[in-house]
Amino acid sequence: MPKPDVDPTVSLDLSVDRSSPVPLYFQLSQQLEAAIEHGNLTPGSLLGNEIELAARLGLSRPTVRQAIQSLVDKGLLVRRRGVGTQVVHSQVKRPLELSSLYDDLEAAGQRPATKVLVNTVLPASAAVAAALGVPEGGDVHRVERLRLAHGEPMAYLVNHLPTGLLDLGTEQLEATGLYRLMRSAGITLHSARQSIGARSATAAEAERLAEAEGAPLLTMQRTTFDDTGRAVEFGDHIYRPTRYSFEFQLLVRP
Amino acid sequence: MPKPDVDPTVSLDLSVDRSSPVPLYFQLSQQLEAAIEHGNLTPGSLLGNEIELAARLGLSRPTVRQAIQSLVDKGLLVRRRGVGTQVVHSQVKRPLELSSLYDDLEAAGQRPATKVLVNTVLPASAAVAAALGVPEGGDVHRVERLRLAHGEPMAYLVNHLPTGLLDLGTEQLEATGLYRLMRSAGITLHSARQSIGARSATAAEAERLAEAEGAPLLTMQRTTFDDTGRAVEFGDHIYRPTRYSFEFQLLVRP
DNA sequence: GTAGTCCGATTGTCCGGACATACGCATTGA
DNA sequence: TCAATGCGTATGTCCGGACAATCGGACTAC
Repeated sequence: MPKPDVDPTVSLDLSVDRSSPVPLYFQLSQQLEAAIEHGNLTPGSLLGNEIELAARLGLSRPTVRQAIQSLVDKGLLVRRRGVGTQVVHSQVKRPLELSSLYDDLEAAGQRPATKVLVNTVLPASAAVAAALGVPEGGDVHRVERLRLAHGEPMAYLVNHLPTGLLDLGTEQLEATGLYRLMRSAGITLHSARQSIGARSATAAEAERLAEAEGAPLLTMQRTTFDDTGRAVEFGDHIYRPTRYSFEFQLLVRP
Repeated sequence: MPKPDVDPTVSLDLSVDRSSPVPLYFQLSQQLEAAIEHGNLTPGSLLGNEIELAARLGLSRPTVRQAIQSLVDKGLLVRRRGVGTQVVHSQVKRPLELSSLYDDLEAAGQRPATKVLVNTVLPASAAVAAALGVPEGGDVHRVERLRLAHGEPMAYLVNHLPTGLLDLGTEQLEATGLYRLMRSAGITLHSARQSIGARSATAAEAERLAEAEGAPLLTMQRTTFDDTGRAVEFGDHIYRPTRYSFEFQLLVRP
């Protein structure tokens, strides 16, 4: 007598298209992720063993494992040797990516706007030169922007970039975020070093952000590197804490 | 005539111990990571192809790939199809893990101290109940701690935990961090949801942290989940921004 | 001289199998 | 009654091979 079927993936209508250029493991991981997202795979449920899943889909076990592993890395699944793979009791949304404020606001349904206050080239100060790894006094771009949401000022952004990487049109800067511009210029972002702190607003800062002098501000400094290790951007940002806070999810790596 | 040898890994004295219980791919990735750390593999240098490396070590290509992949995930290496694998021009230290303030301070050479102000069990407020996923009014632990470094107050930490997970001895809380206690109680931390902001200090907060009333404070709220998805901790922390800021590195996931 | 094409090199994907290891549970033993 | 043992099951590790996709440079054609 066959044991009762409790594998939730059998009722999931999983399938792969071998003629597609999309890798098989990726097709599978996307379908599993969608099933988790839509509640077809309920949190806590066991996934049924890899061997059988591979056989049912006509895939090899390494391919199935690769699909599952990618979801484990995303924090959606947990594997236990001798037990099985089960869906994490979610709460997981997105595990913190290198996001631009512009994209964040847009995704949140706030309509972001940007006002470019300064867009020029000038000699690098000592701090900027050190952060970007360029000679002090050498030319760098300097961009100062005011970011608004629903017409209200939300952040004041100062960025320095090495020259020669991309053209910074003021119109483009007002239409989208800096990261999107860099990506479309062929720069592949790799990592960033961030520092988040707080301090009181100076008189000038207070006026720009429509806050009172001495009001608490949220500060963020960030240096971004591309995959060759070059620093491609150094940002010094201040945010109004009543309007913005940093929200993110992070995973414990085992 | 053989082509000139430019593979930097040949002079690296890599070797694996097949009698060790440590997985082969892990042995290899650790040796490569150490070589990068010590400068024996210079940033930007190409790694020589996987096939040859596998042959030289007496390993299969999948095993070598697994080792390399783990370092790619850490941000230390970059792969390019048709080109090779090269060492990232570093700056990478650690890609943001779920760290406790206590461990951070200890690692930074500051000698952390903890003063437990409150350690009790009480009915959950609505906010705490919602964060922990327990019924409102049910029992929860409440811990209030003052964290000091070099005798100076640095942060004020309020934590709520479900009852029944672990015993919270005041002595233990003063000797180490909360996360270390949870891990040693057999709880496997999985993910956390964080929110970082800023606001002005109330009179009571100012006194506890030796700041002026209205001084800017850095705030962090965090809910931590174990691998079954249960919320195991809810923290509401305030930091003195003149003494502490959040520093971390993050990777762009491709 | 310039643009397009071909080709070698290298990683990306996938397969089918083998054995090791750890967990949970039932059985056995004191 | 309770602890120790054994067993089934699932994931973890590893192998050797095969073909595809892409990059960069050399070569060729215009």
